[in-house]
Amino acid sequence: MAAASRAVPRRNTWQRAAVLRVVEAAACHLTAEEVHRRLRRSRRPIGIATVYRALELFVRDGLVEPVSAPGGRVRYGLASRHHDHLVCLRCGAWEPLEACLIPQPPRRLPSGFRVTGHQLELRGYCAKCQAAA
Amino acid sequence: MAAASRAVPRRNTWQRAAVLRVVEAAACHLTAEEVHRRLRRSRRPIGIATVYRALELFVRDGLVEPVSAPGGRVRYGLASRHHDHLVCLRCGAWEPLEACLIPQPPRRLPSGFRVTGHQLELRGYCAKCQAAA
DNA sequence: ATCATGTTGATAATGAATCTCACTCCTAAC
DNA sequence: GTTAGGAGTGAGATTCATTATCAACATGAT
Repeated sequence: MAAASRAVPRRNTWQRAAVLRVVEAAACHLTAEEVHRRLRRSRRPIGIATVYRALELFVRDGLVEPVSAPGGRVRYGLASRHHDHLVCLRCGAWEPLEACLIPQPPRRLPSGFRVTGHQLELRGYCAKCQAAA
Repeated sequence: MAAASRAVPRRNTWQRAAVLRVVEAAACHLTAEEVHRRLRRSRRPIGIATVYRALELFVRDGLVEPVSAPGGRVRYGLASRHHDHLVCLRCGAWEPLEACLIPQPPRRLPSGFRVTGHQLELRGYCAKCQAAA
């Protein structure tokens, strides 16, 4: 739980709540733009800058987890629903992995580093692209 | 490996050789800009676009391995010297991990996906930042 | 209700990565 | 060795995700 030692009081705004609601409702990791687009359909759309700021806030709290997806895009998902991903080097497909391959990551490394999470990307070729090659 | 079935003849240019030489000589993963900067000091500097194109070529060949580093930067390293990384969520430090935590990744998944490589990032807090918090 | 200040959002700015296109110079063929 | 064709190069323009700016606003404590 990344107990954030905040020196600054934090305010509860409906915008932040809305961003979190979208991330929670999503079936997969979303880009900031996708979050923004989903909120745009709602009664009260919010600015894209606010979406970025809210996501960054939740990431610092350990609630939301950023993942670098192909194309240099960052995608955000609920940390409590963590999962890793596959990337096909031929067609670029980016798919979630059901089982996490690192069920027991080391909690602490010899250097003193304390591990709280991870991001794993398996690279290779999907069945379809193997057949095509 | 990754036997590329090229339909297009490939030419050997001194620019591509120079890029590969820089990556081979580097102690860690470099950004395209860092490769470009190192070549700029040499007798014959080359264009940044050519650096990007050469790196992409080597990646497709499986010779070079891209890694998404903090800040949305992509870094490149020799695939034969693969290693994973640590990221401190507080100070942003990005350090190489000595031992690879996935010595035996699955070669093939139930879906038929063939795994040829991976990228792992352990996230947490370095010793220094733990002391500071 | 009032006030101090954390927050928002439209917009400008940033910057990595890609695209364009005229020119260059590898390679294979002769 | 020459030559032709086309892959490759590079300076600069362009794209586009993300961040910074700043005046106006709204939250939470008093």
